Order: sequence, then C-alpha cells, then structure tokens
Amino acid sequence: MSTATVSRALAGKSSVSPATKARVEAAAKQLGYVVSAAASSLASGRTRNVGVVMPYLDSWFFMAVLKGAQRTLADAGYDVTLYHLAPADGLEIDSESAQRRSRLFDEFLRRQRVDALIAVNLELDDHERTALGDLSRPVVGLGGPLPGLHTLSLDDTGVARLATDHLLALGHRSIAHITGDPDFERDFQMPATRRAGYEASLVEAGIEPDPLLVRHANFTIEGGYDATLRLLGDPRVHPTAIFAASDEMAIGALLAARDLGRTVPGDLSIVGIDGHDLADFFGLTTIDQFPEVQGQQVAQIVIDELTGQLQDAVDEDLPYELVVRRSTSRLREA
Amino acid sequence: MSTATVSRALAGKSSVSPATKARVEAAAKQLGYVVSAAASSLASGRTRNVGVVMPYLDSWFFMAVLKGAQRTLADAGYDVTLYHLAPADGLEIDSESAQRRSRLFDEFLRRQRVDALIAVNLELDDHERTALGDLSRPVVGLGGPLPGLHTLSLDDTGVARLATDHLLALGHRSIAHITGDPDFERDFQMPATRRAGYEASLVEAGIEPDPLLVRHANFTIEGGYDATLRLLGDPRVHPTAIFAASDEMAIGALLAARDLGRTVPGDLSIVGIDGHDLADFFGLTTIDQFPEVQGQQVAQIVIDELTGQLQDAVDEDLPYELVVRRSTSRLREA
DNA sequence: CTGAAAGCGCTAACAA
DNA sequence: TTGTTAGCGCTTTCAG
Repeated sequence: MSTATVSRALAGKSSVSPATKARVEAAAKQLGYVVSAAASSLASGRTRNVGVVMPYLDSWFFMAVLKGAQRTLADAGYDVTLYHLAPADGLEIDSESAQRRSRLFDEFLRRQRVDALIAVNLELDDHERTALGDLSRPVVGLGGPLPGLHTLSLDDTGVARLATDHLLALGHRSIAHITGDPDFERDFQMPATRRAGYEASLVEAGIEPDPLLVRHANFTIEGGYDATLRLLGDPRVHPTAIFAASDEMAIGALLAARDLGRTVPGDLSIVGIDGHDLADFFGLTTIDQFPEVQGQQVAQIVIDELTGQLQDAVDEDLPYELVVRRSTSRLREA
Repeated sequence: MSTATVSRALAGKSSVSPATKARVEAAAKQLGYVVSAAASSLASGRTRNVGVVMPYLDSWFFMAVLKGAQRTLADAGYDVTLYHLAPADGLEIDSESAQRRSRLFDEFLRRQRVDALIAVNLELDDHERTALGDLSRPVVGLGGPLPGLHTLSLDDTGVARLATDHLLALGHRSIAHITGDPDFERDFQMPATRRAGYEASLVEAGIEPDPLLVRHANFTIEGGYDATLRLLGDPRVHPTAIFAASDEMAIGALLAARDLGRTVPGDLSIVGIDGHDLADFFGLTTIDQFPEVQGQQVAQIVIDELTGQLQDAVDEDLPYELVVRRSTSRLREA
C-alpha cells in the first residue's frame, strides 16, 4: 500500500475504500503511528493549530473564555497556541509590553504556525490590521467589532439597559453606576458604552443622570470596593441601588456596603455583569453573558471557517440573560 | 548569497561574518521575511514550541503559573501550546475527560509539535509515563515528584508547619485545619501532606491533633465557607484559629466567620496558603508560594534544557514565605 | 479507488 | 566563512 493511500485514509478523504481505510487505521493504531505535524503542515499548508490572543491571563472572565475555546478546539483535533497581549494603553510607547506586542505581529504570527486566530477583546492599530491581513488566515474577533473580520460581540448597551431597567422596575430612582476608567482600558470603549446604556435607561424613565452617581474602578473586587466606599461616603448622594459593570466590582460593592453597615438588598440593591462563578455564592443578581459558551462559539466559527462550512461574514451578538438573586429587591418605602 | 547562509545568519550561528549577518537581518526585516515554522521543524527537528499541560483553566493559582510560564517562553522566542487535562479522579473510567486524557497522550503529543512539555500538577499512570518517555523530549514537572523527570515542587509539609507554627507562636492551642478531600483530588496527596505537616507541628507543641478540627472542602471560596460554618457551628470544638490549605478556602473561612458574628482576628485567626491576589484585599495572612514565579522558573528550566545549558537532573524545592497580615493575631486571653 | 512522483521551505553535512 | 546538495515526512496532482 502506498504512502499516498495511507495519507488519504488517515485524512478521512472520501476517495478511499472503506476496507483499506479500516486496514490503515488498524495498522496505525497498532503501530502507534501519528502523522508528523511539521511534515504535514509543510506539504499541505495546514497546521491544525489555532492561535488565541488574550489580553489578560489572570482574570476569571478571560480564562472562562479560554477554557471554552480550548475544549472545543481540542475536541475537533486542533492544538491551541496561547498568546498573551496586554492591552495597549496608549501611554507607554516603547514599554516591554509594546515590544511584546509588535513581536507577536511581526514574528510569532508570521511563522505560519496557526491556521486561524482568535482575538479576544483586541483592538488593532493600522499596522496590526495590515499584519493580520497579510497572514491571509481567518481571524475571528470576540468582544468587539473588528472591521472586516468575523466577530462575536456583546450588546453592551442592551446589557446595561437590562441591568438598569431591572433596578428601575424594582422602584429604584437613585441608581449609581460603577464602571471602568474610559481612558485607561481601551476595550472598545466598553465602559463608555455600558454607561451610555445606563444613562439612556434613566432618561427614558424620566430621571436625570447624575455624574456624582458614577464612579470609576478597575474591574476588580478591590476596585469595586474602593469605589463603593467613596460613593456611599459621599454626603451629596443617596443611591438605593448600584449597577456595576462587572461582577467582580459588584462583589466589591457588596463587601463595601456590608463593611459600612448597609444591608443588601435592604438598604442597597446591587447588580453586576458577567455571570461570575462567585455570583451564586454571594447571591449576586447579574446579567450573565456565558463566557465559557462564548469561547466555544468563537472556536466553532473558526472550525467552520477552516472546514469550509462557513460562507458568509459572521457578525453576531452574543446572548445574555438576567439572573435575579438576593442582592436586588424592591425599593424599601422610606 | 545562499539560502544556507541566510538560514545560519537568522539562526544566530557563530559561523557567519558579522557583516553578512547584518545584511541578512536588514534584508529580512525589510521584506518582512520570517522563517516558516513547519519547514524549519521538518528539517531540523526543532519546533520552538513548548506544551503546557494544566489541570484547571479556571483557577487563579494555575492561571498565575501559566502567565509566568507563557511570558518567559514567549520572551525566549517559544510558542506555547496549551493543553487542558482534568485530573483523573479514578472513578469515571470512560468519561469524556478520560477520553480527552488518552487522546492527549496518544494523538496530540505524538504529533511531534512540541520540543518539550511542562506538566503542572500532573500525576501519570504507567501508560502515560511510557507515552511521555517515547516522546524523547524533555518533560518538566511542576508541583509534584515525577520520577525520572526534572521537577520543581513545593515542600507541602514545610509550608503547613510554617503556617501552624505561626499560629502556635501566637499562643493558639485549638487550631483547626481546612483541607481538600484526600480521595477526590489526586494532586500528589497534597492535602494529606499538608495535613500531616499541620499535625506534626501540633504534636511537637505537645498538642493532640483532634480529627474534629479537620474539615474537608474543595479548594474554593464556597467550599471554605461551608466547611467553616460546619466547623464553627459544631458545639464540640472551640477553635481559636484556622489554617486553610489554600487562600481561597481561607477567604471563605473569613467570610463565614464574619457571617457568624466572629471577628477576625479578635475571635478567630485565619491563615491560608498561596499568595492569592485577593489576600492583600482581605488582609489575609498567608504562606506565599509565588505561583507566577513558579511558572517562570519551570519555563526557564525548559529553555535551559533545550539550549543545552542544563546538564544534571533538577529536583528543586520551590520557595515560600510567610506574609503576615491582619487575619492573625495573638490569642486573646479568655 | 490506488500508485508514482514532485515538491512544500528549510537545515545540516560536506566541500570549497 | 560561505556554497552545494541531500533530504526532513508528508500531501497532492496526475496517471492508471
């Protein structure tokens, strides 16, 4: 039997008789033979490897996404090569992280080691956009609109409105918002978008948004805690509810409220965004965005594209869902 | 100029004149030329890619390790391929996760796509041990003794003794311990080892270990919380201190104590293990084991081995350090 | 449906 | 120090 037939049998091509295919597979299993990745890649141009670029490797949310993507890709027979790319903050032009960033685009990705790339929450400058284009490999973005690429993104306005409307429906009128610093984190202006959704909901309910009710934090529990201390300590405002732009900040808010002697939800209702593992433990009402499923979905799009099952451009909105727990309740009559 | 010279120049071989080397590099940069990974691998047998096998992708500790390893490897020019391998629990023989596990060893790793493997907290059965041996590629284990392989591990007994001795030195005599289930998690008997260290310290201090003071949890905040409720609610015991086998469980203990109206450290001292990001926020005394540095160290060993700078077997103990914060204090006189 | 043969783009001997 | 050349182990036309 020729090497060509073996190759075709193992690749699952249709033009092999079931009988020989079975024989090849049996022999391969018995010998423990596995195709050499390098030789196969060199001959075919396909690597069976997908790159995943993540902005953070120490955040619960992104790791949930990674977990979902890795599993889906591995089950389809793909390796996953992980790249870590700290978000550009526009300030440190030639910092270590900026060097790593350009090295990724100019060196690592050019080695032609990946069949496709998953870019999570990645904003690209012109140079990077060109570099990705030159790869002529599919790139799928998760979390923000990447012009010209397949993209899955969350409707941040809708999510923020749902959270705010939930609090409004419970009778709250003085609703504070804890969000990220719009200058620092460049995640597609996600903080700004969520804030806009929050304000739009208020306006529709006939409430004038009060800038004093908006506080900035860095998307961590600590940040949410500090912001909440500042908020609740400010004598000029008297919020009865807080909408935090992430569950971690919401958990920080919960702990801060408790430390200040406010009961949740008695004195203060709190809602977050994400669907964090700990939300259930803390009884936190949240808008779940199913990050692990996001990872699976984006991986599936990559697989479909690589196997030619995908024709049209993808530009979908991700699902989200209000999960009510015990951190929100009807406004207590004064 | 021949392709061979270019190859040598770009590989940084010594046998190239500085002048031509410079010319090659300039030309390469100008053309945006980067060596094709597949062709290079096929010809040389080297992939410049290191596999990392992790038991969990959703735990803070392992992600810190991954972050450190990924950065060190990327800075040395290596790609990182991530494999997720849920720990074998001995029960579900033919579960999905068992299938994924055998597929990793029998298919993915045989593709010869990695120059070396980092195995984090991975216990191997005989088949797997053989499979790794057949790769004839360096394997470095982090977190447990892998016979015959380079290994970095934490002295769990020493860590547990340090934590316990810290509490003893503060005057505590009734010290509880929250640890993992020794049957369920097969992390090299880590929970059992830590418990042994705890008991050894007590015995040395002339205290009889009380099984009622030991509670099992699953290494999460929730688990630590529940275990602490059970512990503090048990009328038969009156601990004045808790040593938890992880910071997450310690944080759970802290929250549980607070919910039961016990002040920390007034009524109860609490110490954990890990050096979690949140330890500082919660004022948690901990034994820091510097997980991110562990990742860097294990990556560096791999790099040294691959570049031939490593001769002897490595079997080192990892550093750890007591970090005292405000969750532990001297025993209050009754 | 199967076989023969021509590379894929590099690296590493070996020569020069 | 550089050039020449023979593969590395597959996949894929092209024939049969």
